[in-house]
Amino acid sequence: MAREAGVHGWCPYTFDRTKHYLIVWGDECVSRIALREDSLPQTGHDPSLDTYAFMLKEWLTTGEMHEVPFMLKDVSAFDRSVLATLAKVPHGYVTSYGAIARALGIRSPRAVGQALKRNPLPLIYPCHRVVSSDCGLGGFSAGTDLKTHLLVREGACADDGTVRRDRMFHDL
DNA sequence: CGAACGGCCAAAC
DNA sequence: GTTTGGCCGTTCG
Repeated sequence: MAREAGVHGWCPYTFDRTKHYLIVWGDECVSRIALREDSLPQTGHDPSLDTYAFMLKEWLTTGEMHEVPFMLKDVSAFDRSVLATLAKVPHGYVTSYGAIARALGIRSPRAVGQALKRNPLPLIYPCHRVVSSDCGLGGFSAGTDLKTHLLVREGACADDGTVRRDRMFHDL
């Protein structure tokens, strides 16, 4: 995470008995979020975004999510198209890197993976709902443990963390 | 400019 | 089960 400038809010949350931080970038609207295990950035704190950070913490811990203002900034056309396709995957379902690539008419699932890694708004654009085509977990920028945790709670993974085949969503 | 690198995948042993 | 060759947007030199 190279750029620290412009950080406006953060909120601690607990996952797996370890303290994590949810960090929010943005001015009027949130333009970027990061989930962090390590220390807080030493930048100014904007209390107006604490509400947003708190909502995301609630979502992480209880699954409650309300409408929030957000916007995409500094995102390439390709990344936007990936995110737009991703947004169709409903709660409780998963899709694959290859399925997104096919929906976009390209033949490079890996390019899709690269774009998801750059997702500026994790959770809002649910990149945790993308797994490999053989129902393996795939990766996650904030750590695969958190990815599994989210998918189990959404019902797309069984309690043992394996992806449920019948939760593959194909209609993109 | 070029080269290398992925959160991958389908086909083939 | 494992290996292989291709994929393509981005990043870095």
